[in-house]
Amino acid sequence: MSVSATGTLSTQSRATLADVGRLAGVSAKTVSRVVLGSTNVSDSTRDRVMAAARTLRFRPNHLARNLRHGSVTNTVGFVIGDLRNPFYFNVAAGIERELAGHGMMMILAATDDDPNSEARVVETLLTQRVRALLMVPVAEDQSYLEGERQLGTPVVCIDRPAQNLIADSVVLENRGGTAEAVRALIAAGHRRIGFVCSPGGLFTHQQRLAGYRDALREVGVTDTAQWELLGDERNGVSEDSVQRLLATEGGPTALLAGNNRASATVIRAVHNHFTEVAFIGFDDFELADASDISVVAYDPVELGRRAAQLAIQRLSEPLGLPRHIEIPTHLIRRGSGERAAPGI
Amino acid sequence: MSVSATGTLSTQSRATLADVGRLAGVSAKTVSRVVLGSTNVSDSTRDRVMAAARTLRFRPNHLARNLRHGSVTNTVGFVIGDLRNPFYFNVAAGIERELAGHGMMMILAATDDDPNSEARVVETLLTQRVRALLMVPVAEDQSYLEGERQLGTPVVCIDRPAQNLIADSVVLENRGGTAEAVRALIAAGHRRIGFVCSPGGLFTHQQRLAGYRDALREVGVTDTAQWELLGDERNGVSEDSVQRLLATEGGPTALLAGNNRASATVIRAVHNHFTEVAFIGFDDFELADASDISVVAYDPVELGRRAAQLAIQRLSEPLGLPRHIEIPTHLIRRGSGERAAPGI
DNA sequence: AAGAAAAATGTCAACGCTGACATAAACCGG
DNA sequence: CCGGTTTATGTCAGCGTTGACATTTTTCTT
Repeated sequence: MSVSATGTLSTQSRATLADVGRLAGVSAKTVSRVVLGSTNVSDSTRDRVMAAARTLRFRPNHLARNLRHGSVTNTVGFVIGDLRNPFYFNVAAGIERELAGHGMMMILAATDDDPNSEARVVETLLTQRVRALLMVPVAEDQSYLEGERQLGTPVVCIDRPAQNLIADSVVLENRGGTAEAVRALIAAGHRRIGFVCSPGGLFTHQQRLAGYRDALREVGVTDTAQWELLGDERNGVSEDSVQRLLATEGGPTALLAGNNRASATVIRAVHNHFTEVAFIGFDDFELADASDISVVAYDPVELGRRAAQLAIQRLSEPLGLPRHIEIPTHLIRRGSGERAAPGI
Repeated sequence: MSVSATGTLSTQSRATLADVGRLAGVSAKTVSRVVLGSTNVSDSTRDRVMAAARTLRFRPNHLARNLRHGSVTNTVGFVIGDLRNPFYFNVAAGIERELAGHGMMMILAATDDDPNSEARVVETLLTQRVRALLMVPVAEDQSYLEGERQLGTPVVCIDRPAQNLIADSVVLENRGGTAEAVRALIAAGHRRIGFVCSPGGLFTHQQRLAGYRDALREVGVTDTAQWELLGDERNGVSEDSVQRLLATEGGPTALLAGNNRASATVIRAVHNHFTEVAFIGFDDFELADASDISVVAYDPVELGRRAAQLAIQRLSEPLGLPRHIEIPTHLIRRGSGERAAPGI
């Protein structure tokens, strides 16, 4: 082990292949062979080298190794909007799982849902030479990744598709999910059904809204605008506005929330004001089962896993048409969505 | 830009400083100067270089840069037990935030709460040359990190202290937190107070149990064992056992949960069996406010942030006594913990 | 036991980058 | 317009590793 530049021994530097070789009386290359598990090393040499490596606490330097091998790492970048959203971290859990099975690791980076910071964050990841890029797009354009894609870096978009970029994607069965929920409310006798959605990605928002309208149209209800409570880009929907909607003459007898933020708002509005209304949320949440809340659920971990799988497949097969996976949703009936409409 | 080894143009390789220099008619070193923002470059050269870099989509190779600079990266490893536990993820969010402010990134690795995989996961991170290591220890011994610490890699333990290793740590105010909760239950007239805790780290478990006993001892209640429901290493506490405890002659009139898993079990037990009992949980959760559940809460994001701060401080000041930070907890009164004891 | 094949080990260069140092070009006062 | 200073640019080596290739040592063959 070499001595630090200052000449003191207080801070020692890390052992290299050469250091180990020196101690074991062999060349760095032979140590490399031992570390890599080559068979062309005599047993006695191997033993000596391994002993020396242990003594010096040798740890191979992946930076150097990766540089030597064309600067491909075994890390994958995951660009997330808001880290505190439980949806994303379950996705991250799935990604981590899948990657770990392939000996890869995940670098997490957050954009804080700021479209302007997306490119910068992605750039930082790319200078780290991540092997693939998984992302929840927040900007309105991902064309800046086109060059990178051509260089062979798989890009997989999560929850919403990429815009102006050919990329694989994994999204939820948004439209079918809300449609199923609305049909359940219809089956419970409701016709005046409200849709509450805080913004959370234009794409999911629109898809879910479309599913809601689909199902109501099936029973001849087309003028749904009066029951739609859609938050704008910046702010979510307030408890008050939910209250007002419910109190309106001819207001909804049932509510469907378009995402977990909207669910929380509705639940609080209903709870804090002792209102009784049929309700189905989108996104399952902790302890939902203990609250009788019916939800449109799906497996976020599976979503992450599939995304990671797509990326890994792309590594070995960089060309080919983009794949789009839809993760199924299903309605979990816990009571709140089964309350019959008044007068039934 | 150079052509790939196969001689085809279909897969092009990444541009290097030399490639950019060739196009701009300068040396690689001058390109490097431009990229690093050196002032000693003439304006005309800078313009030409930047144009060339843009043309070739040049992106500096951090692997090479870091290798050159002694193999120190700007990534920090975070070793987590179970990624799906929202507690950890909020911590991760805090870490990410703090690191981003210092231009660093986080690599997430999970041990799946398996003590045997901890060292392996840590090892993998270290070969990546992470700048610092943040971890939720799950193994019973972290002495294997001693050598790394001496090499100057900051190690910060989260939620529980390291064992057999001198390392900084950030933990919760566990003992004081449960004590405060129990005192609140006592104030509501309870004396027979139960403690339910699924295992979740020996350390936190014991600290919280101690706080519970502390507070009861203050009012002369010492024989608490009959009301303690402690899950073993492997399995949590079941709803049934909570039910049985409550149904016991002389059983508790109030319950305190020792962590979020135990909270969930108690909430389900109480909910599913229509039992009325005063209850306080440890760890806040989504929509707890909409459920009237009183909890001992704290700021997990802050916990992560402080941990990252510690690591960053250690980088510039590697020696010195280890620091131990305790994140305060506070009781949030929402109703469930304020129910008076029967007969009051 | 000599020659050939196989096994073990070594030498060297390069991956992309940037400090240390060297050189070249521009500028400046007298 | 010369020595000297500043500014701009270039050369080189080396970070730690490992392929390609070379060399040495051992083993096998006849």
